[in-house]
Amino acid sequence: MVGQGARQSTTPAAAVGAAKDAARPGAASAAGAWQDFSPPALRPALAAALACFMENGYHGTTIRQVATRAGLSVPGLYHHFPSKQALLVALDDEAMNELWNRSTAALADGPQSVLDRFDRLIRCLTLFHAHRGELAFIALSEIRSLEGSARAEHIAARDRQQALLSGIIDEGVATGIFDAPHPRETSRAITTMCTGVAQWYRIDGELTPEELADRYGRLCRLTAGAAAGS
Amino acid sequence: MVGQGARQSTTPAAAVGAAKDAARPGAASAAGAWQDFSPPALRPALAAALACFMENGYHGTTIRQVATRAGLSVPGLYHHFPSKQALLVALDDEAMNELWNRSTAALADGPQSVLDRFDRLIRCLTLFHAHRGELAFIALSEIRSLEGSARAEHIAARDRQQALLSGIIDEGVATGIFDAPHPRETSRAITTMCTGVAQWYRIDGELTPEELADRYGRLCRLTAGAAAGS
DNA sequence: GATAAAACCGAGCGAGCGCTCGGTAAAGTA
DNA sequence: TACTTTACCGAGCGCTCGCTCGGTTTTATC
Repeated sequence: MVGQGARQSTTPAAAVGAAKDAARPGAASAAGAWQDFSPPALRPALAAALACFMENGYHGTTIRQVATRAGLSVPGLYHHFPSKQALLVALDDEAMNELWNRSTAALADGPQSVLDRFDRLIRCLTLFHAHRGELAFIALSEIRSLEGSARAEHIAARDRQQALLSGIIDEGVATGIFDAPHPRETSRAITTMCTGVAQWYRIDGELTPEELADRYGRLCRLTAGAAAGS
Repeated sequence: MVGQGARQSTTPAAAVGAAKDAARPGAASAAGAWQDFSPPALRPALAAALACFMENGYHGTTIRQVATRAGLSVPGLYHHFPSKQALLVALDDEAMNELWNRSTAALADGPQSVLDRFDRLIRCLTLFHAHRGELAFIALSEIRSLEGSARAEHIAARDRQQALLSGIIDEGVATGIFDAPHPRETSRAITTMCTGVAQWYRIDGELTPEELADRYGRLCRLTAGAAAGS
């Protein structure tokens, strides 16, 4: 008995993006928009490539498979993308940019205490990897298939993303909110936990992304050594 | 600044396999042998394949690259392994079997309280993924490159392995040692943390595997909601 | 309807793929 | 020494790969 009907939010973060305080002056995008996930809306050729890469990996996928899946001939596919590598790079950019945009929006959207920002970032990471699992999985697992400067750019984007979390954890340790004698490993462990969601979570499984985010929010607080009563 | 000289063990598990009774040749399995990691000792062709797969993935590696790396011609390589797929399967078996053997040995070797077994299993997982990172990484990331029954066998081995940890967590929740309202997610998160070590840990980095295992032991206890004073 | 751009495709090129054929060289055994 | 087994390789087969050539069809605009 796991998927009980009653949906309850066990962390304060779950209430943060509720629609009540929608009108905030100066915000470019609507409050809480970082946790709205409409269907992916990838261009058809990219969607086909993503599905193929998920099944067989980048090197295990042929350009003919992608074309067939997209309902195109091989030259028809090449009308939209100049190479197989370009498909992978476009998917990778899509993943890294969407995660970054949502993460920075989540951090800006609401109370600014360390714990509030931590909760929102964890929620953002978990929701993203649940809703955009395939995109995130390819971006993570096909790094070594990126050629030339694309690989360095991916790693830079990943480090920038990782710095968001480790910065917050360092802050929390400094202010005594977190008890983490080794912040680097703590940060790495939490990141791994959240990105790992993309490896096993199924959107049609027992948990909704929001339920999962609640549970992971609690787990990550524990892992970070958050003060018990907060 | 980070790799301080003083090596301290922060969990009881760290003391279990102290070096005194390390090498007992001839014994079926000496106490603590599950945490002794001598150099991998893969057959040359397998070692070459592992290095190639790490760099370019299974589908991105050619049989000629493996042969060259092994110091063999292509037919020379095929004298030892009948196909490219057989190389991957052999590496996968090596990884899954070694982890299973070490894990069951760790569980049997020492005090049998839930927390003792939890600590030893976490230590075993962390040490394995630190010392055998490449092997573990390939076994994890090339599942979809396994053909035919090999994939099903890998998944069965993985589930069996995963059950070791989730069984202990269920026990701990039942006896009140762990505070985990959602044991399935807790177990999954901890597994992900430990296997994730293979993705970033470098043996020549700042931390020794033993230091890392100490830190991860503490983190995993926190994540599992282990009672504070234990 | 005329024109131009965008979208698309049948056929196929050169290269590299996994793998094998038919052998030789070295090592073990009597 | 004769024989067998193990370890190995030069050459190359058949095939599929990523990609492109030289077109036709569809759509947008006037």
